[in-house]
Amino acid sequence: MSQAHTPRERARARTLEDITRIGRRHLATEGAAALSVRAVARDLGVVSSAIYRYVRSRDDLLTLLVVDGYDELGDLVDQRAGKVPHDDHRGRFLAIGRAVREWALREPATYALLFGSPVPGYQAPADRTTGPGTRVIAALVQVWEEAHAAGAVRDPEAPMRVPRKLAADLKRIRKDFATTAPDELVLRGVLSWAALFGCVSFEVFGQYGPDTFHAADELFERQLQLLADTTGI
Amino acid sequence: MSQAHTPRERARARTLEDITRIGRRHLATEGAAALSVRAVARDLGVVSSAIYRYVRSRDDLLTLLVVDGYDELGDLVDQRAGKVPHDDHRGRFLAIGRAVREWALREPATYALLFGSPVPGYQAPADRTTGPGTRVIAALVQVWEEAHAAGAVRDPEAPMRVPRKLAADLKRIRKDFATTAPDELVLRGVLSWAALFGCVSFEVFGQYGPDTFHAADELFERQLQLLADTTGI
DNA sequence: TAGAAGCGAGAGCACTGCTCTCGCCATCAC
DNA sequence: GTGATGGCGAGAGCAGTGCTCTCGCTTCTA
Repeated sequence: MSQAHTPRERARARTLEDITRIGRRHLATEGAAALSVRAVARDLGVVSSAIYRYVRSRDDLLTLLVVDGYDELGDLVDQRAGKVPHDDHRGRFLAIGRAVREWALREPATYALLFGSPVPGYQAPADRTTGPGTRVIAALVQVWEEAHAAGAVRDPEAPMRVPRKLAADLKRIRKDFATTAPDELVLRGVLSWAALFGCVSFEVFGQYGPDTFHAADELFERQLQLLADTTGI
Repeated sequence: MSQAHTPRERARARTLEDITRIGRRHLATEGAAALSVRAVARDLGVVSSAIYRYVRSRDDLLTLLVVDGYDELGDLVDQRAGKVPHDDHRGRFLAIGRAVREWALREPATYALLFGSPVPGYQAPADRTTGPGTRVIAALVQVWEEAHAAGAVRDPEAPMRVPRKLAADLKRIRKDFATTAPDELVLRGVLSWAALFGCVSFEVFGQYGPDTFHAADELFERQLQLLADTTGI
């Protein structure tokens, strides 16, 4: 981001921050589909058309909140993973998983915006969201990579047959993330990744039902352990 | 449902079916948040206020679609699971998982309505949705139960410590689903369940990114196999 | 200091969910 | 058969939405 120089530019940046903050608050109380430009304008003490000086459209406002959310989640994940020594691979994986769940429970509406059903008619612009959006998987890949490099990944009992087409995908992934992990580990990692968010989504979205798990913390902890086992770290 | 007797009641039932059908079509093309009572009315060739003779509110219309979706998914899952012999536990699990994915890819909007972010302000009425909404997990529980009864579940290497509070949850689940599976198996089953939907959601909601997996079928097949391994069947 | 550019206000358009009233007509009790 | 009941669709109307346009005011820039 280019620093603000003139007072006008600084005022503009401040207003944009205010809009993001108010938008996040509305997201939390009303939900994504009920997010209204007019309501944000009211809270900002301004008429609705004025918002369009800062935000091209309602979708553009959503993108602002999406990027903001990805960054917040990414920051927390990096911070928590950073507290665990690099050679404690399993501990780092657990820390990342717990960070994701903690943030999701704290910001359920933003979590829903990022990982729930896509908002209809809204297409997140790749150039602004893919960067922040890949921070969690990047952190996970780093853990597997380091575990693999350290020879700390348990070998599978029966190695998996990987068809050619899928192998090509995995090769591309290895290149994009600059990792050397073998096919089997990448596949187990991808499963852990999707499963982690599956568990968190089930809890945040209430799929377990209202009266099924009262010991949600303990449940999640066991799920994380099982996923670490599945990955082999 | 009580059968329709008078012509008037039959006409009413027909109109309700039409509304559901048109609603599902709009859901598919526009998405849940864009589902509009007025648009459904237009397609039905009727003025908007007339819809309210059949549906109490927009949320009530959503409930109609939710129940319809759960039933369709449940029917497909039951049908596919029914084709696999009862003693092929792993095969039944795979069939259920494939059925969920197949339906989700065919009806992404309805899948998003059921398993994506909750529609803001909309609370699904428990008395109408919990029944149809538990058919998939019920089918899965049956597989584990039969596998356990047949002694076909692989024992875990290191048994899990289950804290008292979580054990109470598991006890209640055992009672609700009339199963005798031990704590460890129930926990692994719940993980498989959440992970299965995590994988499907990642694919349907595009979380993998637009250019990551071209061999999505093969990827999902490996994920299912890994989940079956994790469950121990 | 004059022109350019940013900004907020207000009106307005087309849309939404939902309510209310008003007639029409099938159904039902007698 | 006839009169009362009640379901039904049409239409008007209210409050809200996203978004566009124009009009002045202010601030920055050359």
